[in-house]
Amino acid sequence: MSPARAAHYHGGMELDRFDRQLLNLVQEDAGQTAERLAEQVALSPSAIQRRLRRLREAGVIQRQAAVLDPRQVGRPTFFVVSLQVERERPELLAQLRRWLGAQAQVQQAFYVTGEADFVLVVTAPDTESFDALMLKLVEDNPNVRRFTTNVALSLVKRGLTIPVPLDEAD
Amino acid sequence: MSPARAAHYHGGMELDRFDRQLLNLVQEDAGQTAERLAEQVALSPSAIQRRLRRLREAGVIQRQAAVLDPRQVGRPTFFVVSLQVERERPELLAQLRRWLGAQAQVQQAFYVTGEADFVLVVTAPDTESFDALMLKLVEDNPNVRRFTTNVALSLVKRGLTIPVPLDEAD
DNA sequence: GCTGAAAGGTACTTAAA
DNA sequence: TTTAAGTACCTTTCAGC
Repeated sequence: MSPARAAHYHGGMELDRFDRQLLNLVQEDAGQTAERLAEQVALSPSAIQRRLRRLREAGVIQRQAAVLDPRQVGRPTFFVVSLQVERERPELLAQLRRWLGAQAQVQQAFYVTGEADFVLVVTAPDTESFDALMLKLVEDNPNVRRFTTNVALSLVKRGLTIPVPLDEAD
Repeated sequence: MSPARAAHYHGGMELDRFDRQLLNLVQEDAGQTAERLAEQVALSPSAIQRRLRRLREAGVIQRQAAVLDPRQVGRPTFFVVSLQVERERPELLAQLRRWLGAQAQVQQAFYVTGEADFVLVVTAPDTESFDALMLKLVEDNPNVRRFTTNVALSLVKRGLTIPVPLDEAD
């Protein structure tokens, strides 16, 4: 690989301006047709479809997911949990990561710097359900030292959108 | 509305077992065909499609979004920010919510109980970009008192999936 | 290489049973 | 709800840039 390419290398394919426009559009609405996308990107529908397929195959687009209204599925409450662990034993840390990954109620989990070691975003139908999950957390994972919970009173914003700059420079 | 219905009422349509199965499936993969969904839910493809359309129209499915690989779009870093504000002036609070909603780099924002008032999940290509955003935050919003940042060293899990129980009882 | 245009194939939608 | 006809979309091919 040439140095010029290496400078832009992120572990995947090169993205030109069209790809970047497409990525921004499909993050907001992955359901629209190639024809409608072609109206917003100066490209023909078939070119759009070819590029989207390439982006999927390269793993730039990992998947497309339906986003539900939390209230309409009886799960209106979100919790933000900060977790502190005993870090002396790496194998317990790996176990905790697997545990978090396996829990459907855990939407997101970040391993972070700072006072907390993990930050979680958790959904639950009510406080009891949440408490039960946290009890299971400490029971199943002996290296969890303590955690603090913030109950979300309202959702200001909720998404996974990553803004993709159109200029190649990041 | 009868009391029996009111007990299950979440502000939207009633969901039977088939709907709930479908919702769980399309949250993981919204791209699969009705035929493939029909293999997993004991229903014909046309029944599947009709139900999905109803769920979209009722707003249970808000949208479908492409999920990108953060590394491949040059935005590998996540930050979890806890925000404390002066709460005396409600109009400033509303302004802050609008500001957060308008920032593309802010993926998620929760208004929470506890020591922090807001918890944010922010993406940025690097620390400088993140710092610039935080500077803009305090400049544009005079009621921001202080904030603490946790840099995500790794992503354990990342999604918006809400597990939908198949039994009507939550 | 990548594009746009046309043919073909697949999946969704609609209407009837 | 299933089935079948009709429609819309995606995919492939090919010629040209």
